[in-house]
Amino acid sequence: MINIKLPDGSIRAYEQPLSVGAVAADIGPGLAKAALAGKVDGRLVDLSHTLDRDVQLELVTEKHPDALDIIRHSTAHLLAQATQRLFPGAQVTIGPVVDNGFYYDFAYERAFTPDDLAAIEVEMRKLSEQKMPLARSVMARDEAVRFFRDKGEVYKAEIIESIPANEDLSLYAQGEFIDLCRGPHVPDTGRLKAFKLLKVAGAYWRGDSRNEMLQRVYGTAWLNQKDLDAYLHQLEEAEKRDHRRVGKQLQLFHMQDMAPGMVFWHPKGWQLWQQVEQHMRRVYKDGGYKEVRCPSILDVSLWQQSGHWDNYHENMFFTASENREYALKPMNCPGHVQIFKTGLHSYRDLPLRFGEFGSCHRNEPSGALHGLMRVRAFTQDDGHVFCTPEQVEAEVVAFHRQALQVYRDFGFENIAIKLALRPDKRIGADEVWDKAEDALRAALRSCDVEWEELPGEGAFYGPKIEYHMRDSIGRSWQCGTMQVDFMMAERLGAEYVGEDNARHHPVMLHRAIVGSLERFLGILIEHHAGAFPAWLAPVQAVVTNITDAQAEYAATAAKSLQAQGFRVEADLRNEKVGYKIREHSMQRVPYLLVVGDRERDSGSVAVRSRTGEDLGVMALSAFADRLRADVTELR
RNA sequence: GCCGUUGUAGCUCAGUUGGUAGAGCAACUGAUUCGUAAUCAGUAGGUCGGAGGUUCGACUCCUCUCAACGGCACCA
Repeated sequence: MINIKLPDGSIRAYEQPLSVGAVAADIGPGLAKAALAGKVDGRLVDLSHTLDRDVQLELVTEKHPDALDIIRHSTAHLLAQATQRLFPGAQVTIGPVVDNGFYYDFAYERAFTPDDLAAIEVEMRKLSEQKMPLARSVMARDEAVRFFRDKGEVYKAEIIESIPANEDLSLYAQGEFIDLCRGPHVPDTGRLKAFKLLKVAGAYWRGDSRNEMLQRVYGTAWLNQKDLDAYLHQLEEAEKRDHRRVGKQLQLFHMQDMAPGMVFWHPKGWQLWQQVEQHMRRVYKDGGYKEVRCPSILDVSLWQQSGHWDNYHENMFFTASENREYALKPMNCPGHVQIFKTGLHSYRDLPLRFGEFGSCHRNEPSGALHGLMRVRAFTQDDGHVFCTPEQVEAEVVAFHRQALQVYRDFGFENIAIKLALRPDKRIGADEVWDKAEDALRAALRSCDVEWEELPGEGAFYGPKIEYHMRDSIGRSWQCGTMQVDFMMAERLGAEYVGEDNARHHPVMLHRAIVGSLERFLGILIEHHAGAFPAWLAPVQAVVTNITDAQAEYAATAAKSLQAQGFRVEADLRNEKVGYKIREHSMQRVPYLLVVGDRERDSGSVAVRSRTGEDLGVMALSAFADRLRADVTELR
């Protein structure tokens, strides 16, 4: 007797072992039709999975949270099958589920073209219509290696070889196509209907740039056409927020051939920058940092001493003059250490905190450049705390609180926190790393936040906390960081005198909240889609007249607001008011102040928001109060 | 850096089998003085990313190169 416990608490008893699908059919024909897979004692299985003992069973239908992943994974198999039908000789490798979809990597003699993708998608639809059942089978590892090698699938054989020898492997077959896979999968290809192939790109075999490059096909798959359409629409909408597009439309910045990865900030973009910088200057002050400024080029010997030359000279810019070689600084820390080293410090002076809007240059690989998100010349809200080991945790906690507050100030609530641990290429003893990593964990614990740990991702001199934000199309970028460094002070000879009257090397904390201002502005532009809150907006209001009869009044009104410290412009052009409204609305100016004869005669303005909302006619001073309230909300 | 795609006027784009380039918007000039998302007319604007080559002739074909875009790798 087998007892199957269902999520509603009911128990069904069966005389004989039976499949998950059979249980579904026993419960009802509707469920049998809707079921995609099962979850037995929390483990996902196929409908064909046999139940031969007492278990808890969930049936995975479209409503189940795991349904989408199963569909996406099965769609990846469908993609592989279609590809091998159209392109004999294409070898399969891996095909995992990713956010919103899946990909599959193929080894083929040439690159796939967009036309190829379209053809593959057509083939996938044909295969879907054939409703081919997916059959699971089990094979011993060595047998599986032989099986795939005989088929000419050398990549698959290599993957299987790296699996322990004593394990049995599951294979999934649909028609002539068979692939190694943990599963589970949908019962037949007819369940895969709402999918689309999106792009083809190169990807290294096993993610290693020393290996050959494979063809990666990305696709998306959903439960139904409606969800697919909604997702595609969302992608289109997201593209409209792209900071490169918005930056051009709002005349914030541009980049050009002669300086790849470097930004020309236009007046409005620079105004935005200034707002961010001034906010961060207050943050330095509130956090007890003294702002400093260091040279942009420093003798190479300093970088050799710091270890940066050894690790990064290929990505540094150099310049020589009068038989002396310099490097453009790729980081600010050695500079801050030079300031620390002037004079003798007591433990009583610590923690000592320096902050700098540090302009850095890094010769990033050409393929890494990406709008404002990844540039070669950037400016960080960089800071270094020189402290004792005992002070580390408190400093990290204080920083963390301040960082989250800053993100809230700029309108960000969802920040992903990661802890990057020791990399293979590193300096310093393991005990030192243990201490540093534990200090960061302890600080995060006391801040009561969740974080993800990334082994091997730390800096060569220490582990770090990373604060990540997403761009409009879901790419994640690191903005803030807090790094513990027990090494640099010693390398560069920074010391303080301790309570014991002996010399010690301070711990250095490297920290940034917005990180690269360029990147942060990119994220900020996308987050607000160019419609910045009034305190950030390059132009906060435009006063526009209707005819020349109000030109003088409009100019005076604008001047009065400017005199009160607001960023206000007058638009006195001889254009229809509708034309001007359209233009400034598209420029995302928060407020439009229209003045006609009525407003002129009463000393008022007709206020319209950039969204088109009519905020009514008010006295000029009343509008000033309103704007002032908007702008000072933060402080 | 690697794989692929793209590069035509300030912007968005068109340009057919190779016969020295076009539209809309923006700009400029003139008219219009108008009440909440585009007033009308006219003018001007490009060595087709750059360098070579093939050809009587190249935006179009070939080679090299630069940059951007999509990924991968990298990201102190």
